[in-house]
Amino acid sequence: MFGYSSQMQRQPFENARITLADVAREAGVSAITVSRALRQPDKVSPKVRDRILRVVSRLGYVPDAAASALASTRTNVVALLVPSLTNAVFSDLLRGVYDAVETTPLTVQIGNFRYSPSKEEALIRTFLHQRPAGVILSGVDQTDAARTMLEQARCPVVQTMDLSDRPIDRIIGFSQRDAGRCVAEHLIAAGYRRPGFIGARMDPRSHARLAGYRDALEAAGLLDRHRFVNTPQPSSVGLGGQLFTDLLAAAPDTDAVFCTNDDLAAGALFETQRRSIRVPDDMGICGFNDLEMSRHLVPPLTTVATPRYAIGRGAIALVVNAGDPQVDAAETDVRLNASLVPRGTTRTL
Amino acid sequence: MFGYSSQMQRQPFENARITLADVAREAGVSAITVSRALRQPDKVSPKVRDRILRVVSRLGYVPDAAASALASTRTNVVALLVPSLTNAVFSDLLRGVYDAVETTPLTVQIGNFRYSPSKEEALIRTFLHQRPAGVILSGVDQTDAARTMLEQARCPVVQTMDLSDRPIDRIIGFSQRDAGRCVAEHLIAAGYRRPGFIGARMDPRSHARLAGYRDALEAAGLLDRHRFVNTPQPSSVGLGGQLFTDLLAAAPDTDAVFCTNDDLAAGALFETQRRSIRVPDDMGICGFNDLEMSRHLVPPLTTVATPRYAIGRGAIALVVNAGDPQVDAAETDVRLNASLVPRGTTRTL
DNA sequence: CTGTTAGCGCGTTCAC
DNA sequence: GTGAACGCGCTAACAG
Repeated sequence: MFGYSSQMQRQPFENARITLADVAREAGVSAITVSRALRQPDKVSPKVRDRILRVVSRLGYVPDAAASALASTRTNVVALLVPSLTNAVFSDLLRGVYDAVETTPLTVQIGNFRYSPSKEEALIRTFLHQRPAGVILSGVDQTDAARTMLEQARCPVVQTMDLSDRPIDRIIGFSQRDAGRCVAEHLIAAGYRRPGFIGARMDPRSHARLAGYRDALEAAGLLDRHRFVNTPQPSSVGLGGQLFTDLLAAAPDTDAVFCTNDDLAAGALFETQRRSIRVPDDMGICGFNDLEMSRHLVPPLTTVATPRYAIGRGAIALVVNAGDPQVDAAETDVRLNASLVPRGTTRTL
Repeated sequence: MFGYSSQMQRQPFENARITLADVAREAGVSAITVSRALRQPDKVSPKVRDRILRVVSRLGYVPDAAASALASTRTNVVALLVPSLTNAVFSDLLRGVYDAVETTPLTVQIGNFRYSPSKEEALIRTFLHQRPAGVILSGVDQTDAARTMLEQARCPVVQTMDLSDRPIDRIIGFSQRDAGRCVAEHLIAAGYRRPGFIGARMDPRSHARLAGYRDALEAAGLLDRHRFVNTPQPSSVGLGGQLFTDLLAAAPDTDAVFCTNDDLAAGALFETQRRSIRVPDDMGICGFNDLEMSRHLVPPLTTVATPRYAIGRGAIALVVNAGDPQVDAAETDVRLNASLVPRGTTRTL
């Protein structure tokens, strides 16, 4: 089922693949010198290097990744593990990763573990067997078995999107907990006194945000467990409307809601329009992530801007500079900030 | 910069990598028999096969992709070329591709060509050199040089998202042109007489939709070149509001607008809210793609539902069954449908 | 700075 | 149905 019969194959792409040996012969050097000229140019004399590079481009030589991987026991593949491909958060992370990778010889392979820690573990095992150049993880909550494998990996491992007291190796993110706390403080400062929460398919980071949010409410004496609604269903705009409806059914006097992401918040906002609930006067809404759409909603959505794209870029930087002795001493624990952006769905202070 | 000094490496992941030879020894057969038991199970006697599989799982043997690729001159990598990672259209395609790939030994590598045909060509060249198991393209408008390379590729090549008279190899998509025509007909039937258009960073598929839309307007005698606005900037919700504003500035009596995607349409809709323009009575709005959010807008957005996810899945199916002689005769030119979904932003017929 | 030797782990080819 | 020999294209380790 997965092999190709020779009949189906069309013309060969090249009559004869051009190899290192071909380049070496043309340039009058040995194969290894060509290899070096390409990978460690400064270890080859400028004169020879130039000659080689000229031949390389004349012949259109392209190194064979498989052969290189086999010989060096190292690939140029970075494994990127994400819990979802739907979530806009991860498409921004992805974009950062791909943009950063363009200036490197690295290649990315995505694994989607669908919010399942055991599936994440399985993917890690598979990827690690291919001797990746690096592994980039979403979050800091891998299984113990996964941690053990990653700690023994012969490559940089980068956790992202949150902070951790005991990172596996390198890490870049922001405090999800502080972000949640920040939202509560904003709502309280804006005068809301009966704030609630809606969440969908909560991952560990959503839980961290929720914990921070609850903490701050509790400290202010405003915690009411009836105002917290969530569901295992995947997040969506439609679901936001539904959960908001559920919240109002459970606690009708709720006067503000923190939505664990902007999709839910948009759905909640649309629901207030349908019900003619006045935002921000009678209901405050705060989202999370600051998606592009959010600032254009009517009214524009108060939310928390998160550095997803920067995290993607930074994660690749952490993979790349892991090999650089000069940068190695540098920061491998990068702390970024998420910042609350007050807009029209919450009262101005 | 991209090598790793041995100092930085932590403990080895395995003390000794388990190879085919290890399994073979334990099972009392030769390496090639193990190889066959894994790849062509029916060519090995059930008894031996069972024994081998047991040893494989006991030892935790995982085949080395690089060695396999080198020996067979074939990888299990499918190259997926997309013009954007931001656009929700491609994240759905992606999701379909990744979901379908899970039941196969294939692996996906994404190339983002950022709407640049020459960059697409370069990526194709690079990928083809790695002997992929297949190539999946977005659209049908590759450069001539790219076509030539692809025609000579030793692997299935799948074009997607549109139809073509002369596909390179296999193709799965829907008629962008018909979809555009359909929108015009809907607006006309709904009684709009001064319909316009807004578009952003138009790719060949947007142009095809636009062409169909124009054709139908022209046939109805409703074509007015002043009502067509577009920009090379990347599409976004914010831009939708801006382009809609531009359109009204250029042709204030416009009474309906086809937006080349739902992001623009949402932005246009939000702008009508800010301006208190009555939708759908005084202004009809039609989007394209039917994103999840669209049906939840207020009012819900009339749009065209496109089978992006199905295309992703189908593209992988076309790669996979390229090797299957039984299915080979089957359809390699899959035509799906896009269908207009009338909702609250256009008048009911 | 450059070359020689050896082998990475597997699949192809052909023999049995 | 099973195996032996060979080589895929490249790089590590050493020698010079």
